Amino acid sequence: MVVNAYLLIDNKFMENQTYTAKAAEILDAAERHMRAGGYDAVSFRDLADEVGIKSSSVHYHFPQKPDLGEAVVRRYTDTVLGALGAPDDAGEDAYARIERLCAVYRTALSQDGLICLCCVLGAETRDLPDQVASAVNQFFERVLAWTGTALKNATGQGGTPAQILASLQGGMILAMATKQPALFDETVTGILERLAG
Amino acid sequence: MVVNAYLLIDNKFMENQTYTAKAAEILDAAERHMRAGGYDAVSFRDLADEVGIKSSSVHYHFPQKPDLGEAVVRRYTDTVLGALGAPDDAGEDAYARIERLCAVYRTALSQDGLICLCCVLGAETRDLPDQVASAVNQFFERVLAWTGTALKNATGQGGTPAQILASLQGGMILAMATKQPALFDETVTGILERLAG
DNA sequence: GTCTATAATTTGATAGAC
DNA sequence: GTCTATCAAATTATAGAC
Repeated sequence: MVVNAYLLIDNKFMENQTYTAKAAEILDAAERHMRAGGYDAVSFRDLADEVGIKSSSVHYHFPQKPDLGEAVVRRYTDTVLGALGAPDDAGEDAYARIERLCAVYRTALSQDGLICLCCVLGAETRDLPDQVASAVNQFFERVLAWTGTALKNATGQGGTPAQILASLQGGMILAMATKQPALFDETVTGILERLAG
Repeated sequence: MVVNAYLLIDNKFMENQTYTAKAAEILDAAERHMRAGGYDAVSFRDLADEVGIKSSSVHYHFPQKPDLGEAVVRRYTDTVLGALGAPDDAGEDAYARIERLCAVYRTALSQDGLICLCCVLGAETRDLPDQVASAVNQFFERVLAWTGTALKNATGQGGTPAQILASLQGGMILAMATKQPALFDETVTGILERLAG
């Protein structure tokens, strides 16, 4: 079985990498572990057990660990940007768009109980294989670009894309580390209040 | 050689854990690795090599890895709170205090090229040994409390302690992951602008 | 406090059969 | 695509000598 997905990004269609069902299962498990404990929290044997194959078979799908890491980050990036949708829809104002950005992050936190993948990996960027660090970098560049476009013609003093994204990422860490999800909501409230002006 | 340190916290003197010079060296190396790549980026052998002893000798100073992790976090917490100083000095206003908070974070980033320890560990809280996760939690509780006190009688709409801390933590991740230190400065600018009103 | 020696486990990775 | 078998390396940890 093959899963295909298309996402509209930067005014052109980008075809997602196509994965077999088993490869997608592996990516799911790997993403879960990475979002919980970082890049080193993923082991081929654990993944193999979770998806019901042997670790050598995981190497068939993803030859080296950096390949797996990069694939997880790229798929995650496409998923997030897909969930964000168009940043320049005519029928929306900046407030509605940023509200959606916050909601996407909020959902990830409350639904999975896990924080943003690139928040975890971004924090350990210095020790990541170049392949993976580069993919994480691209995640942020793309989400920053999305936010920049979304803010066009914003009325209030909403802040810059970096300021908004930083609040979201930091809010997640605070919520996770203190076990107080309300602290994330508090940062979202701040973002939206400033945007409303 | 023995290093002693006293810090004024929560209106009472708290004596720092006392470490021999070698134990302090180990903690230095461990902190560096953790801030670069997280808890798993620390290995007893690497630490031993760096401080010029054998890995079994590291176990003499810190029996188990969680003991080492907890010690690193506690010492880091005391250092940061020591650098922050009193949050209720009469001769200062809220702006000056929060400016100092931002400067402490900024210095860590530019001086060591490493982000906040509890930013990295906080992101992987879910997979940390309880001992370590608890120490990280206490770091945030204490810095949040410091910020709350520092903001007393603030004039502008500076935001809550959680909003300010989230911006700082997230700004660090953004700066590190995109290799653009300016993005951290941008978040600091936002924090201080809002505080100035 | 530091060492040697070693155990026990985990991990990333490969060769080759089916 | 998945398996068995295996390897080399790394890791946490302990026992006991100096």
